[in-house]
Amino acid sequence: MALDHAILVSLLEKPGSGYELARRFERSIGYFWTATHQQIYRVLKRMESDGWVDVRDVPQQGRPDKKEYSVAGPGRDALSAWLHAPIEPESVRHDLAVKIRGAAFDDPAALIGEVRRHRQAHTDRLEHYRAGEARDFPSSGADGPPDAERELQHAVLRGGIAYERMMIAWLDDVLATLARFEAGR
Amino acid sequence: MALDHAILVSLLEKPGSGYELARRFERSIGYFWTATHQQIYRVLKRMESDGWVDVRDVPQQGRPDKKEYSVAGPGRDALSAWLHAPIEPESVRHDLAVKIRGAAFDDPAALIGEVRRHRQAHTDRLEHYRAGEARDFPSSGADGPPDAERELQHAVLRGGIAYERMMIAWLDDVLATLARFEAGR
DNA sequence: TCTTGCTATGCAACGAGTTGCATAGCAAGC
DNA sequence: GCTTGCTATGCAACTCGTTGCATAGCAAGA
Repeated sequence: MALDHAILVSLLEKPGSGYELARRFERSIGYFWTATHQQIYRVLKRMESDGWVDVRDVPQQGRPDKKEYSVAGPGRDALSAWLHAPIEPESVRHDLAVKIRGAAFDDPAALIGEVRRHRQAHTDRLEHYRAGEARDFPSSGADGPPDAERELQHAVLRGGIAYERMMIAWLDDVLATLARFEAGR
Repeated sequence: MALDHAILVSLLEKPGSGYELARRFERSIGYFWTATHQQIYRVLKRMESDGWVDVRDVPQQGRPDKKEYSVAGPGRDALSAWLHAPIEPESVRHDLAVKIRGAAFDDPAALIGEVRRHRQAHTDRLEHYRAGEARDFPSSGADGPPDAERELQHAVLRGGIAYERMMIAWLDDVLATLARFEAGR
């Protein structure tokens, strides 16, 4: 049930509407957590009725009004409790790995295109992350007091970058393995 | 709905009962896909009624009888169709990343223990993978004709190893970032 | 005016995944 | 005889996540 907590963190970083949260989940938060607008609206409604968040109607010009959510006391407490409780290392689910093992019983060569597509997607994401890093974290050295929020956001982004690099290298490894079959025939 | 396909792949590698599949999902398959015995039994029942798998009652000595499942023609066709269809790069969900960003609004220092725990879990997994690699893939050089099933299993395992190594390095990075806050106070 | 497109919120239905519980065979040890 | 523990299968209830659809405000351009 960490979607609740992901939303609370995002609202602490900056209050916003369900729609805006959905945008963020396509961008920065989405690097490590995905959610559709449906999920977000549902959770926001539940958290509102539980008193975890406050709502404020915000009239806008040139576009429909929105409801801006911000974290209330009980929501902060709930988040704090979760932050202090241990969680289990996440379970991984890689469709592509299933495909790779399955390809042995079908047509390994047919996998090459698919792996290349995934490699491209990860390359794109890596570039996207690196552009974001250059934009949002330009100074790598010591300049002023350490800002926890900023430093930790950067650390998470570095994790995303490391993940994409690892994936690209691994997919190259897979492609090399597949090429060996081609050569061996 | 890739659990279906993960089960089909596992049954192609070796027929077995729901219980045995659940064991495998705690081991090799579980490196990249998790499932409880409940899910597995439910899916097996559905696939049986759809004619994707065949069942065989196997009496055993010293333990309860089991139902051994193996892949039937339609199941193989369904798997093949899935293997040839493109899939989207998987969406990631990292609870720990949510915690790290959330810690900025709570107590960053309280995160250290949790990050260390996760680091340990990944170290353990890495060792487990490497032991499995040494056991199941002892020969790295060319010895005989390339065996697709074996080579692709090895490639997936190398992916798991690369993932754990990346995670350990990243968690060290996070710990170093947290240590800077401590030093900065 | 009409369509397209983005912002903004939401319902309903379904499918996937989790948790708690229940049953049963058999072995081993107290 | 009783408990503990592993093998083996399964139901029921619930929560989480996905998909399709619906509504509505407003801007811009054909």
